[in-house]
Amino acid sequence: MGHSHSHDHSICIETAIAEAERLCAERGSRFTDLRRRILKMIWQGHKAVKAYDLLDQLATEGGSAKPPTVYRALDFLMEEGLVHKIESLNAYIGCPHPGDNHVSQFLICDKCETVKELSSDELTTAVMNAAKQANFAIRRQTLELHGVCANCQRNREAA
Amino acid sequence: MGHSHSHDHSICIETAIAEAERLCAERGSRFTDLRRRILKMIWQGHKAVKAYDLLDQLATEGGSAKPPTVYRALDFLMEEGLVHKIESLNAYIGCPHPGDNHVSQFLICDKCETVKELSSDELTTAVMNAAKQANFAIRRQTLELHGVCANCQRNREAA
DNA sequence: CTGGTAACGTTATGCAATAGCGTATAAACT
DNA sequence: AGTTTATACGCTATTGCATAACGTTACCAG
Repeated sequence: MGHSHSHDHSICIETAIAEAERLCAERGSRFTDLRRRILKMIWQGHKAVKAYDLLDQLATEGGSAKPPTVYRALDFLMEEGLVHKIESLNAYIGCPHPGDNHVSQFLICDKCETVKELSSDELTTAVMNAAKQANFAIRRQTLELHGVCANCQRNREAA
Repeated sequence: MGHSHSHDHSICIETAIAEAERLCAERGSRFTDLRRRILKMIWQGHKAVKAYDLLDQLATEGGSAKPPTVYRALDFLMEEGLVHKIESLNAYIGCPHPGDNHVSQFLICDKCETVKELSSDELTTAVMNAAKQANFAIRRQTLELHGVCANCQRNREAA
């Protein structure tokens, strides 16, 4: 039922928080309580989370957060490479391997909404070659592949 | 000296409109005056155009268009493959070769804002391979490369 | 000319993101 | 300790992007 990989997700969360802690300490960035809470919320699952959902969650937890609060935290987390923005969804996803210098490429299942971060050397190379051929100096790339993941293809009851 | 390729852009516009005319006729789709005007506006240059800029332009031309008017026209143009949306900019660009079945890959210059549509077989193949490897069935891809185009690199006076 | 369908207009609203400014707090220096 | 400085966070408000819901017009088919 419900979720696919069936793994102990609490480990994902813990790892992500621990890594964030470590990296921020290393860089002298301040991993405040708000930022930690928001990163945790984003890691509640492997789906991309919307800014206003974070707002609602914060509201539930008692506080009275306004949009700028959330967006500032997201900006911080993105600068530190701890989360990525999925442009085609206006939503945010935790980065599973922050610290590594890497580009962001995503497989986004339109059925279960799971977002998986890729690292395909072939794909990265192809991007670089395409840019090189046009003498184009890449600074940032948005590579988001939408479709149906392996799990949802198997469980095709849910049309 | 603003623009780069220095080409007779009126030809681009005319070609785009003519192609649109032809395709819609072929398909029995109605290429109305509004849709034509909006497609023309989008083709005013090789930059991506924002929905509300189109609104403003329509207002200037006398009419009193509201957002849905513009978005419906954009939806139509996208369905017909005449324009593409650049997700990372929330903006729209004319397709230089509608009719061809093709995926959309873009080089977006962050200096002059020119958007160039790519068709790199190597890149397309790499995308397909990456998906295949994950047993992922692609339906749609967003591939947007931001950086500095060849022209802007040459004219680096403008930091 | 009547009925249907698609296009367009109008009003209103919801979600996404930023502006601008004030306050609190932590670190860094005397 | 006390002062300075930088950063984080909060608030009010506004702008930008997009769609819902419904009414009206234009056009085509019978």
